[in-house]
Amino acid sequence: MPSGFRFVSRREGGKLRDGEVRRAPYGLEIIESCLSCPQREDRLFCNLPPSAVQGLASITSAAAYPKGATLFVEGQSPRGVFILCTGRVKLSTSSADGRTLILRISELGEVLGLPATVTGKPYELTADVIEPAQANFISREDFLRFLREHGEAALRVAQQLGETYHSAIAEMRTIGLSHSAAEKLARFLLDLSASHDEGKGEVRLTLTLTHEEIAQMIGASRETVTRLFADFKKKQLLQVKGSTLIIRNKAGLQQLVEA
Amino acid sequence: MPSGFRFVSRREGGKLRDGEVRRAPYGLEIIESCLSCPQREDRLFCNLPPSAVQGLASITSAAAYPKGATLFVEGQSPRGVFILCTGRVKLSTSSADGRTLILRISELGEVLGLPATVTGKPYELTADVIEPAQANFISREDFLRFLREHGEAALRVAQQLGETYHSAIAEMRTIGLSHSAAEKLARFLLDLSASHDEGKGEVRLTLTLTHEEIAQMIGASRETVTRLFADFKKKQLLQVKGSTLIIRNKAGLQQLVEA
DNA sequence: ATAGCAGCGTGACGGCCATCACAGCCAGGA
DNA sequence: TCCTGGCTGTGATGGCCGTCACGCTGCTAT
Repeated sequence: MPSGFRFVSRREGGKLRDGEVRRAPYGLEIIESCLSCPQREDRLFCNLPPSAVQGLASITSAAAYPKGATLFVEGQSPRGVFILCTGRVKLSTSSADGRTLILRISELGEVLGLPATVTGKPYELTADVIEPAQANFISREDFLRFLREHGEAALRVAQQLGETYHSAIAEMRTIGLSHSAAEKLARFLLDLSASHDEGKGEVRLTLTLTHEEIAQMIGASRETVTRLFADFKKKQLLQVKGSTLIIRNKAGLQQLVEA
Repeated sequence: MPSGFRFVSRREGGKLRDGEVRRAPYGLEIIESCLSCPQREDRLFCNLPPSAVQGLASITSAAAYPKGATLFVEGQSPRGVFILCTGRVKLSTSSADGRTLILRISELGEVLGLPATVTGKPYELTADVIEPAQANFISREDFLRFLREHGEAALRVAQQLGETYHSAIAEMRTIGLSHSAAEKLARFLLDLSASHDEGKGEVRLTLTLTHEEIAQMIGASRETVTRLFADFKKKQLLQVKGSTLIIRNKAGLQQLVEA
């Protein structure tokens, strides 16, 4: 059961910061940069026949969202999907008493609201913008019609859903299969370092999440995360400089997970 | 990382019990009863054009699996999907140290292995038969070809995936958003009673899971589950007769969750 | 019968971690 | 400039629950 409804228009919410310009909605330049992406074949709508891409463009509307804006709220009936062009969006669910569980942080190219839009069930998560974002919106009716007309796109959608499911399972594993909070944090950091892949035994990554948010991702309290970071630093496992995190001893973290 | 691989043929594993007869594989009678299901419109392949159903039947092979058999193991590369006709299958993931997390118990009509088969990534879960099952198998290549040829089926698949995702999120909520084990168990029981829906303030349902399995579903220890059941009985919240569970005070459970 | 096993019930103990409380710290705004 | 608010660091405390250990039941197989 959703923890209470807030109505959020996608034109409202959050404040613009100095120097930020809200792009005109319904502009085509964003659509272009987001729908045609030859560099990444696994993106949702790439390598579709030109006619399909054209069809997509005609039902897509672009908009910009400032930090703090909310794309949709868990429990709302699905209005459609958002294709994220720039920025980052936090996907979370929360309980009646205010506890929050963050499922993932969406990055460039992901399609938000897909499961709810396809099934017709309410959005199961809340999508909050944490870094100024541009996104293409497609209404549910348009989107479903498009999928019915373009079977190959439906298959792509199925694949994307499968991957989303996959990452949800991964998240479940870190939360559900750990004995200790230390193990959860280690798992979390290793997952991060896997995506920001590299070589040797040292990984650099920029961590723009607060301790509170990390806590909500691994199902722990904010203080515990703070203490664990201190602990990991003391054990030479990692190092923090501003928002840059350096994993010094990846094997050490892995040991924590397997212990 | 999977917890080690066991190779499991779908013809092996488990023992037949007295009076059990293993059906001939590749029989058509099972397919019939499972693919054509006018009573439930939301099943995966119902209400498809006859040509599509025919195509499905031609690539489907049926088989029976005894209790204890394993359909697939987490980490295996996907061979295809299993459409469950009868019986029940446990979907779980486990960690290197032997801890197990059960995600769901699949019932009649569900399609197992769908996300992995569609995406091509390894099975993310292990599927164990806990009640003698009959299932139709479709190999990955056949299945993908079928989806490419039948766009409307691909859309159905997307919907099913969306629902699977939905229930995964629900599971995450019960595990991740609870303060106490009591809350988790209450959430679990309420979810159960929601599916076995009814009227007034009393729900009857048959619970064929062991305390151990329930523990693995809610992320707790077996002893804690035992103690909590005793506790709930003492508080007049529920009542157990053999494998029948009666929820006496649904509101009381909901209070536990919202506390 | 009887052994063996799977599942349940229960006590004792101890550690982890959520919670509360408060203190610095930094950035941004009045 | 100071103040305010969000973020981080840290101590004290207490309770929940995981773990170990053991006994009990009932069922099956030999």
